[in-house]
Amino acid sequence: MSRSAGLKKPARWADAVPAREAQFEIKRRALVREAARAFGRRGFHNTSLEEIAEALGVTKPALYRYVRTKHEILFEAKTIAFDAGARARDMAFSGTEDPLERLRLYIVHYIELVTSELGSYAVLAEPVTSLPPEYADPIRARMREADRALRGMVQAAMDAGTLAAGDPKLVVAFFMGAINHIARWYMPDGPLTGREIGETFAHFVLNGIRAPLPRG
Amino acid sequence: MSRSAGLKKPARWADAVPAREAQFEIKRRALVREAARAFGRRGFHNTSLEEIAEALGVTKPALYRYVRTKHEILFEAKTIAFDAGARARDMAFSGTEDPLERLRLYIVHYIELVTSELGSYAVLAEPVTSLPPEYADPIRARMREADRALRGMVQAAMDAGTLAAGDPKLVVAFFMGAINHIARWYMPDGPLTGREIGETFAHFVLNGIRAPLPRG
DNA sequence: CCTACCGATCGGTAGG
DNA sequence: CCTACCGATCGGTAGG
Repeated sequence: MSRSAGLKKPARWADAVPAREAQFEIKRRALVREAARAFGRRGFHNTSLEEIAEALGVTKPALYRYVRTKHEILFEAKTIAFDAGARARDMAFSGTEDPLERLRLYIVHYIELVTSELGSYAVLAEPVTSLPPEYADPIRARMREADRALRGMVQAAMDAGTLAAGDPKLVVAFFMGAINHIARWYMPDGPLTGREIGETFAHFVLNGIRAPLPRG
Repeated sequence: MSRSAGLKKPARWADAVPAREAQFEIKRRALVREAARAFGRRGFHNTSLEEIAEALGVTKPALYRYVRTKHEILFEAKTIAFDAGARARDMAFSGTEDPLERLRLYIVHYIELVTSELGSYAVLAEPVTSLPPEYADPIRARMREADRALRGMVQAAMDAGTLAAGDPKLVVAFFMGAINHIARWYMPDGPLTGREIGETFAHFVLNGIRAPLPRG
C-alpha cells in the first residue's frame, strides 16, 4: 500500500543476522525487567526514570527509544506477571486431570515463576490507579480473568468433593493473598528456593499449618 | 516557667467542657482516617492533599493546622494499623493459654479490626520507601516487632506439638500475606462480615482448604 | 480556615 | 544515545 514498499531492500544475509531488531527487543526487555524490579521494591512513583536509566548505564532520554511513557513500562511489567500466571495455569491443566492436584500444581508452578525473576513480580502490588484508564482497564480485565479461572479450578475441586464446600471467591482470595505476598519478601540469594516455598505453601493451603496428630 | 503562666485563666466550667482540644483531636483523626482510606485505595502518590481536603469539605492549607507534612499523615495511618495488630495480640494472649488457640484468636481479632475501619488498613500495602528515613525507620522497627511476636506465637505452638514443626518465618509470611491482603478487597457493604471472614480464614490457616474426608 | 503563590521534582521533548 | 530544557503537578507557605 505504501509508496516506499517497492523500494524495500532485500534482507541482508537472508536474515541469518537479525542483529538489529533482536538487539532492540533484548534491550527493551532489560529495561522493563529492571524497571519492574525497581517499581516492585520502591513503588512506581518513588522510582524515577533517571534512576532506571542509571541502573542500565544510559541517560533518561535514551529510554524513550524503547518505550513511549513511564506508564507503558508499568503496564508491560504487569502484563508479564499476568502471563506467568496464565502459564502456570496451563501447566497445571496439562499436568493432571484431578482438580485438587491441578490446584496444587498451579500453586507450585506459579510460585516458582514468581521467585525466579529477581523480584520483578512485586509490581503486582502497585495499585492499578497508578495507570491512566487506557492501561488500567486492560489490567483490571486480566485481574478478573485470572480470578475467574482460579475460582473455576476451586469450584471444580469442590464439585469433585476433594475441597470443602464453600465460597470459591474467599478461597481464592485467601491463597492468592499469601502467594502474591511472596514477591514482597523473597530474596533470590536467601536460604529457600522457589520450589521449596512453593511446595510448602501448597501444603499449607491444602492441609493447613496444624500438626497432623493433634494431642488430646 | 513561662511568663504568661501566671496569667492563665482558670478552666471554664471546671473542664466539664473540654470542647476546643477535643475538637482538634477529633478533626485530626478524621483527617488521618480519610487519608488512610484514600492512600489504601489509590496509593500515597496518587492521592493529593487537595483531594483529601475536598473529601473533608475544607481546602488544602486547612489540613496544615492538624498535620505538619503529608508524610506524617502516612506515618500516623500506618501506626494506627500496627497498634491494631498489637491489640489483637493482646486480646489473643489474655483470651487463652493454649498456643494454637492464641493463634486462632489473633487471626480472628486482627481480621475483625482490619475490616471494621472502612478500609483504612490498606495503607499497610504502601511501601515504606514512600517515607523519608525519619518515618520509615520506626515503621520498619514495628514491622520487625510484629514479625517477631507472631513467630514467637507460632514457635510456641510448634513446641507444644499442636503445630507441625517447621520454619516459623515461613508460616507467618504465609498467613500474614493472606490476612493483610484482605484490606485490599474487602467491601464494608459486601455480603461478608469481618467476623465471618476471620473465622473462615482462621480455619483455612489452621486446617487448610481440603475436604475433611477425601474420597479414595 | 481561605486566597494566592512559591519551589522542587520529574516526565517528556528538541535538536543534534 | 546525549545535552539541554520545557511544562505540569503538587507539597508546602505567606498573609490575612
